[in-house]
Amino acid sequence: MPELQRVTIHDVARSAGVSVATVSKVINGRYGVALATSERVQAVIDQLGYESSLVARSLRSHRTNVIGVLVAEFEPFSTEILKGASQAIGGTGYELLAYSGGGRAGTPAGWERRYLSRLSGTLIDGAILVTPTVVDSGGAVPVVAIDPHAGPAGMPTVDSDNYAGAVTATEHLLGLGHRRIGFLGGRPDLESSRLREAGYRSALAAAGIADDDALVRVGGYRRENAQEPARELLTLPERPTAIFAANDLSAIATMEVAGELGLTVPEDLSVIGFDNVPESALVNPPLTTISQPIQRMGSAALELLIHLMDGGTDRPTHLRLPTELVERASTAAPRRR
Amino acid sequence: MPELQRVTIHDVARSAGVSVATVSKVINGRYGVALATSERVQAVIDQLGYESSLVARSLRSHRTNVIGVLVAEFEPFSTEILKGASQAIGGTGYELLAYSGGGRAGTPAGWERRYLSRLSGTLIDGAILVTPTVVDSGGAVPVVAIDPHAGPAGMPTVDSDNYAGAVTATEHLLGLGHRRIGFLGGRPDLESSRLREAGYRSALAAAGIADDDALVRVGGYRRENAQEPARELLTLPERPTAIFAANDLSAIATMEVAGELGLTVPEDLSVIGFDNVPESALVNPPLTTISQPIQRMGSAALELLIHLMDGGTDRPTHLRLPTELVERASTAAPRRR
DNA sequence: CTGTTAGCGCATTCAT
DNA sequence: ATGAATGCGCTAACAG
Repeated sequence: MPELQRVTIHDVARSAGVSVATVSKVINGRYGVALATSERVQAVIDQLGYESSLVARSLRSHRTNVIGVLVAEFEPFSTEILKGASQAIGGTGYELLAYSGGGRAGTPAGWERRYLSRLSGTLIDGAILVTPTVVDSGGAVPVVAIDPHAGPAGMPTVDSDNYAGAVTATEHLLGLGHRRIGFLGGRPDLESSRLREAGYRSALAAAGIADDDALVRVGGYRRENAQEPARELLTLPERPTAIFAANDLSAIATMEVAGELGLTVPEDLSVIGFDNVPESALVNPPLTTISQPIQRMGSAALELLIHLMDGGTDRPTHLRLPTELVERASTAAPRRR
Repeated sequence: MPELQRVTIHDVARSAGVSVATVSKVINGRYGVALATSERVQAVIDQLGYESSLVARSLRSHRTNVIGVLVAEFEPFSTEILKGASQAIGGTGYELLAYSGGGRAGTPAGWERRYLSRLSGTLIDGAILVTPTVVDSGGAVPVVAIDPHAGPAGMPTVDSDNYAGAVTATEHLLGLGHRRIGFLGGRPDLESSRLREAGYRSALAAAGIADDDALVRVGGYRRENAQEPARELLTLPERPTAIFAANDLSAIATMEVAGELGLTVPEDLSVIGFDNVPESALVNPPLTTISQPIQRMGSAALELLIHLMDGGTDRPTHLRLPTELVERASTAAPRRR
């Protein structure tokens, strides 16, 4: 079928009877064009519905006023970031471009480096990397990382206070009267996971409760991986009365396992999660959790990035946003025995 | 500061002691390169961390394996679409690029046409337009529209059954015993908004309730725009006992205004929304709403688009997905007076 | 097998 | 005030 061709600057030039250069000047509002000519060209542009190609323009001028948000996948966390960035971009004169490969397959690791190489220097003037595993920016354009897996190392970073959040979660359980509190950790190779465990241990220590490694398991942040360790914790001879899961998905898995074992939440077992993803409000009972201000992390990252792109150097390049306890219905005082 | 320059194909060529064309051949796996040369070039590529520029490549070859999702803004609806598209793109060999301008300013209308012009023909091989107001694709690349504001006219479309959903919502309120039911509409120029209002009116008529324009306001689908008209409805001499808001964001705005006015939901006022975005489950009380299968609309659009890009012509180009009532806690029987 | 040549659509000197 | 020439990074002919 005869696909209509895109109208290019050449078509406009020919149609207006001027040169390509003149059209370019009109578009970019440069000096050196007679008013009459300018108006005629503008009329043709409107009539043809011409719009300059981002690609060609950027290849030439190396500036696009476009900011890239690079993600591994569009899932709840990254789309919340997008919402936050989208709110913050109003009035800045920039536009947003979010890029993601096709799911996880074929993206071994280091997707962020690939995407950055493919887009930077030409298509985008700066980038926000969402939960990157690699921290080497490559240096082509300014980059801000959100919640990098290895912690803030070198590049400007926005994350939330994992340590304080974990302390809060543990203190919440302590405040309810729990003394035997289990911890279902994330992946030991991730900074966020390490910090959450550290917060848990330190809150226990502050309450004068001895460390007990029997109550600590690795859940890996994923539902399937968390179920077995959750079962181990809940079948311990001296079962914990509460469990702090390192993220909401493992907390949900824990509640599922509890159900299978005939335990009622929160009467027999209190469960608290971390992240406050939308799903956490939908489970039964609704999950008490620690909320990360994900949208605000997105807008903060965007503002920091623009500051950096403008050559600013006078701001802290590491923003740590506070976490917050969200009390729902999965925690309660332990049953007296 | 000395920003490191992007590594270009020239750097690779020079470093490997071959011509630019040879490097290009190696990258694209074309015939006509000696194994030894190929390996040497590949080694240099790895060492330098070179990745070809999407922009330059697309300008030249007019094919990128990238699908564009063009949205006015990253808000709950469009990001759900993104999630759906993201799921469906796995294994297709395409990558996803979502594009949005900077908020509403300077984007009078027709943003979709502008974005399409800027990106198509070069950067993206096909596009999904999310709630576009203009239905003229321009013809440069295959396009699928999701929930177009003017209804399915000409271009391939995916939407949901707005009319039936609105009838369901209104009947739900009627079934609870409400008789004075307000409607907080979207933008009158949008087809979805008109259909939702039509469904509302027709359900009222079927119940033998006379039309009352005093109970109908325009909320514009956005939180800020909806607050004032919501306030008007709730301060009416004879206040409605229930409000059907044309989308979840306006429903949430309505609940906020109700709170300011000292009204309790659902005791003093029932509120029902439309869309079932994740946020609707997180507000207090959780919002009763009409669910559109938004993620499925995203994946359906992606599949239809790829079919079209492959030259397929044997599928219906208009998909209408069903809506469904999701009962949560923002609706109840009216209080007796 | 490999290098040379010629654009893709556009913005920018530099002439005229 | 306008146009011709040049190059951005890359791929596709073709020539050697």
